[in-house]
Amino acid sequence: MEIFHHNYSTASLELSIAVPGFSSSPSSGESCGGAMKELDINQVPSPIEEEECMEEEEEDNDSPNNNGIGAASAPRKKLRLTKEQSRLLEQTFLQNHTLNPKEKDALAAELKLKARQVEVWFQNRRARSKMKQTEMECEYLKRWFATLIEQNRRLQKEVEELRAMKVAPPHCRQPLPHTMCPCCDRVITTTTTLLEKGPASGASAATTTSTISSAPITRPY
DNA sequence: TTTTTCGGGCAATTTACATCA
DNA sequence: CGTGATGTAAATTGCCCGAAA
Repeated sequence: MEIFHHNYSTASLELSIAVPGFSSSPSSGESCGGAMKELDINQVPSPIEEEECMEEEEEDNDSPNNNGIGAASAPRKKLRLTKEQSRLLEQTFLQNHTLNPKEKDALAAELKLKARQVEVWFQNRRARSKMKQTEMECEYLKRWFATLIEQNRRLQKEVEELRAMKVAPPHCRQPLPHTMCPCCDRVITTTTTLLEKGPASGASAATTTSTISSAPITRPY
């Protein structure tokens, strides 16, 4: 079920059914900075600039018993990206959601990181992006559901009114408000028609038909 | 044409760290 | 100030798929 496969470079949202009950927590991941201090614990505790510390750390990463990816035996220490590294990664991600090996190596060299670390960052970034998109779709479907509930309530009310009137003349028939189809972004025009089946069955003869117009409507996000 | 190998992507998970009550 | 709960993001694991040999 890989709905989003290889579509990260497109700006449009592919509508898929999000998992219901997906509680969205305020994610600071998209900003890649958030409220967290940019305090790099991999750096030596000194008032040196971040970049200088990262260079020092990079030297560590190249040593056999380092803290980087693939380090053996030694308890793994977590890399903390500097603001500048995060900024450049984010900027690159916005241009392209995947990197080919050349681009990856070049970016890694520029950031003084390992190619694997750049690769992992992009994987996690894609995952965060997808999660955010799923949350947005979930919110959209919730709103869509609410409009359907409301429309259903109106229709029920109208049915009751029609039943009370028995049969309404054609000029009394009013077009109902339309809603949007979540699948194709088109307006669903709902009209109510009375089937004249005779005096006895008139009370239960109201049917509703829906047609989808060709006018696309933009999503609420 | 079929099989094998390899590289890359993804989902799920773990882990390290920061923050807050 | 120390501590546990919680959130975030880096990193790991294992699986799948497509391309090349």
